[in-house]
Amino acid sequence: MSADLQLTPKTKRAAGEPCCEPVVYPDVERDHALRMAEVAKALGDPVRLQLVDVPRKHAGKVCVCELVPLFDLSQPTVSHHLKVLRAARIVGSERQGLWAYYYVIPDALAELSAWLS
Amino acid sequence: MSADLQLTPKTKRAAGEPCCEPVVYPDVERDHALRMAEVAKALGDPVRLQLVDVPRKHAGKVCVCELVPLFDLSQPTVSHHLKVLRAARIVGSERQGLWAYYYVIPDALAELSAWLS
DNA sequence: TCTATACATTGACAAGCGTGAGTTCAATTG
DNA sequence: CAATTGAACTCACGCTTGTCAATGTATAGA
Repeated sequence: MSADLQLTPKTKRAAGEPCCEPVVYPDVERDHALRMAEVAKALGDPVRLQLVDVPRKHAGKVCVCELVPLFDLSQPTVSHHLKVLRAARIVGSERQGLWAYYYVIPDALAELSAWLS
Repeated sequence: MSADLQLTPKTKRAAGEPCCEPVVYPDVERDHALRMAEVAKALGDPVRLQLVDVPRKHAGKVCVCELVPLFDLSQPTVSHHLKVLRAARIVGSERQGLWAYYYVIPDALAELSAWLS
């Protein structure tokens, strides 16, 4: 899958020559990296990470009004973070009358999780 | 560990009363969330994710000069991304003469990985 | 119908991020 | 020593992000 790297001591390149044999990077990885980085970026905020953690722990749908008091943040700010998570397709939402319920999309974290382990 | 959520239909709160029973969020989670978000944030860029991927795949140290040609970026920019990864304590570096070798710090991704799975 | 409530959106602002150009520093090589 | 090279740093530039206040929208309940 990946080329073997020469980790032997290097020598200064002769003028015009590349310093090292560049590692060939498979294009497949780029698409994966794009998607995984998208997920990681959305999780790259403590608030959003916890916003995902709650419905994950409860394995179900959680009302926004239950999420807001968990943080020392205004309701619009929490709503904004939820929107970011929705845009990254990590959570989904479902409206029931006045209330909005959020849930973690199954397998949304699977790819990143697999790469990390 | 976590309180049971009332997912039964809600009613509008009476004036002055909270809408929902706020979920108690353990303080322990906050420290974890901070650290995991720090790691996720650093991985939240396709370039950095691949910068971590290469030494991970090769299970060893990789020279910067081998990393730069993988991306359509200037050397200083790649160096900047590596600095971000260093600041997040995901990678470490080691200088050998002219060349700098980067490696993934063992267990740096373990906590996030465990939470994701 | 009318008001209060739950949630989303908009607008604004400071702070942070990604990038390149240019520069600095250390070390190899002649 | 002098020239060259790999890598990091500094600075500056737009773009993005996190936050709140204010506003919008739809619905529950009286």
